[in-house]
Amino acid sequence: MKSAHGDSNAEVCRRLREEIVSGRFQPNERLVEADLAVHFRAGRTAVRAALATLDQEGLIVREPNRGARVRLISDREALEIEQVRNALERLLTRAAGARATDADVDDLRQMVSEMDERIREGDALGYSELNARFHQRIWKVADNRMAAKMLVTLKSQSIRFQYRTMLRPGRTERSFREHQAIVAAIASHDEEACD
Amino acid sequence: MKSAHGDSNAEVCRRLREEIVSGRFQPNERLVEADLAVHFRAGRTAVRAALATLDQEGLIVREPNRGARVRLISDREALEIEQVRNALERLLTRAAGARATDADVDDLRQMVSEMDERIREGDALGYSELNARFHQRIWKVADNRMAAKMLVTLKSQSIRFQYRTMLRPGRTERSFREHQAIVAAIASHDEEACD
DNA sequence: TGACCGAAGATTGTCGACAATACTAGCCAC
DNA sequence: GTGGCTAGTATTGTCGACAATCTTCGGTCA
Repeated sequence: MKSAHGDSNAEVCRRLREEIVSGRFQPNERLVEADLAVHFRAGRTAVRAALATLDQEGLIVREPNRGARVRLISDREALEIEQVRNALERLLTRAAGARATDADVDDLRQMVSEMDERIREGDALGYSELNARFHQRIWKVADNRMAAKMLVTLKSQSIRFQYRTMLRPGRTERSFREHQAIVAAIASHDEEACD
Repeated sequence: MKSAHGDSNAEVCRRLREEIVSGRFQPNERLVEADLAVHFRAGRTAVRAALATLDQEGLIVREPNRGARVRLISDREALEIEQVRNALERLLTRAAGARATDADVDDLRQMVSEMDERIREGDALGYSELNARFHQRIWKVADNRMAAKMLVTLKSQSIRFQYRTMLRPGRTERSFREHQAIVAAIASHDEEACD
């Protein structure tokens, strides 16, 4: 039994990622291995492995002999990420359309109407939770793990920009209409899909 | 001066990736850290870092305390990869269509006709080299580094399957027509693009 | 015979120490 | 005062050793 540390490696990686994505580490802030080691109560080896992983995920930047910093994503990169994300979402929507059963479509419709309710009640938290489940359901139906995994990575990279778009007026209404369009596209089993 | 090792880390990673992609390591073959260390004349630390990188790239699989093996890509995964690759290529073709100058289009046309020549001469090597340059040119015009990087990774994952499709009869002719269609789509600056 | 158990060997995971490199501050010549 | 040099500090990169874990092989017992 060793629940005390479990898999120290993955654990440190997860926690560090979470703190970066949630904004507890500012962009361009230096990430000193020794400091992180004491912060996470882990060895420098584990921290180092986590940094390597997060580097490949694009959350941080590492320069040889100069350490790691949390990556500052430029507007241009954010746009690129958004385009890729969009392309993959379309792919998954098309795939879901080709494979969805009537029950799947019913569930999705149900979710959309529930999301509408949440919006009217002003329950933003419940809405975003449902939104996540909605997309995960589509991913499950589409059944393309590669694309789903890539989307998760992309999402973590662009999360800071989502605050901007999230707060934009009319965002929720537009989002609602988009969701309806997605479900319609899937239900029609056709090759059309908006974002 | 230290050209002897340069950056041992990235170097080992490149070499190991090359040997996996080129098939010198069979699928499912165990990759023992100590053996690789002597093979590449590098420390186990560097090998370990390289394995972590290649794991995230999807070229190998690592099980805790059980080492790394070169990943066997199932037919299903190959299909998923192909779908994602296709979606990203479409994205880049669309982007290239929106940004391409007349000179770009001329160059691409030139490349296609040269590729046609190579095929007729039976110069498969020259053809595939031109093919690579053709796609890189499109990527450069499309100017989406994120998507381009992802495509490189995907390509290295699916390279072994390309042998199959490469040898399929009629492959080159179909490929030629596809390339013509791509250039036509880019030239028309329109939203249509085949693979 | 065949399943179960334990010791030995092989391999990975982690730690501490040291080397290599980048950054900082202070000194000196001009 | 300023530019450049040097010593000192901070941080990363690498190595070797050891612990933890898995695998294999041989023996024991029903």
